[in-house]
Amino acid sequence: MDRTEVVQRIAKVFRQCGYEGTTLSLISEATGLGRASLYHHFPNGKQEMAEAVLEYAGQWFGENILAPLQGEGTPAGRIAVMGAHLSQFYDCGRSACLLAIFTLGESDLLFHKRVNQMLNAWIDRLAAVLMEIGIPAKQARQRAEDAVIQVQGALVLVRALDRTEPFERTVQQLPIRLLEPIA
Amino acid sequence: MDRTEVVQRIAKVFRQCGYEGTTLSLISEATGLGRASLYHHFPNGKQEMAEAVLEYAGQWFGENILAPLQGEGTPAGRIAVMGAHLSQFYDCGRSACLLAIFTLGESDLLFHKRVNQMLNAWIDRLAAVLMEIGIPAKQARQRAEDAVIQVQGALVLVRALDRTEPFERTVQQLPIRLLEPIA
DNA sequence: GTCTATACACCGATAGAC
DNA sequence: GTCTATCGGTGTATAGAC
Repeated sequence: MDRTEVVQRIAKVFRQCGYEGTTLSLISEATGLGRASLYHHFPNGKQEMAEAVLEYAGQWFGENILAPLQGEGTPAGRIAVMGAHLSQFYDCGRSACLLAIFTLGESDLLFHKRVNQMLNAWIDRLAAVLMEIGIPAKQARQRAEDAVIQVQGALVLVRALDRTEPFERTVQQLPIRLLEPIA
Repeated sequence: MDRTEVVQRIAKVFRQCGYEGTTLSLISEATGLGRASLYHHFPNGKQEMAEAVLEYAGQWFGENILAPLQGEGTPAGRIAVMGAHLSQFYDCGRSACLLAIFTLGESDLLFHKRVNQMLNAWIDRLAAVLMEIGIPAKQARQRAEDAVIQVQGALVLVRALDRTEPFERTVQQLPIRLLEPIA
């Protein structure tokens, strides 16, 4: 089991339990690694594990969300690709978003800046796509924020209602809502 | 300081730190009550405090959100009243929602059913308003879910970006988005 | 790298005096 | 009701053998 697999398993725990709810015992169980092994791989302990998870998420995000958005294809197509990747990453909405989770408690103090930058990068890139098709900067920014709002809100709703439809519907409607003609 | 004031202060801690991140030390500090006093008022400890907070939130919610929605006035007016109360309750988006927080970790196991019911009650009531003005049941339900999604997502964005505008804009547009003619 | 053992702080919770 | 004192358990983190 390589480091990527370990980090993915740790990420799963953080996403289920939040930062404070995640204990080394849970991580040990999820990875099959003993405490000492965990400290061998992450000398700075829990905080470094969370940082590794955030870095992994950031990398995934760059490759599967940001890159497709600035890649080739029509704007609608690029946004649809983003949606497909989101749906996979968040398991149709069943898995929480680290960025939302880490805005709470101690983790907010530790990772606020990083979370802020990652969300802003997403919004900026989305807005850039909208400006490509002639939407003024200010409205593009608002629509991009709305899209991220809808994704984040849908994640909350899915977990609370035990139904994935709200997330699937939200993702499916992203291209329409983002690209509809300005009123 | 009466019980309501105590519960409100405890709620503030839970909303900032989440369930697992909230410790009796933090609660003691926030309320000015010692550990023993806290256990006098809440014999079942932390879990009972969280239950009291949820019950308080449910009561506030019934009076300030659900009641206005089924009260008098135009649908647009009632939704606007809801928005004003939301904005107050969530401090323009700066304070997290307990229902979103309690979908994580141990608190999800403890409170899932309650959270589920409270969110569903909100959605049901919103949908009822939309059906009043002739929107078909299925679409009314979807729009109601969308509204809750937008509120929850905006709360995440405000905390992550340190800007209240996304929440304020979201709340302001709720009446328009909910009541716009069906396409 | 992984193991066992352990240090030390803090957790939630309780007991008993007042 | 609130205080002090304290319990058992678990948290994170470390040391040292292998």
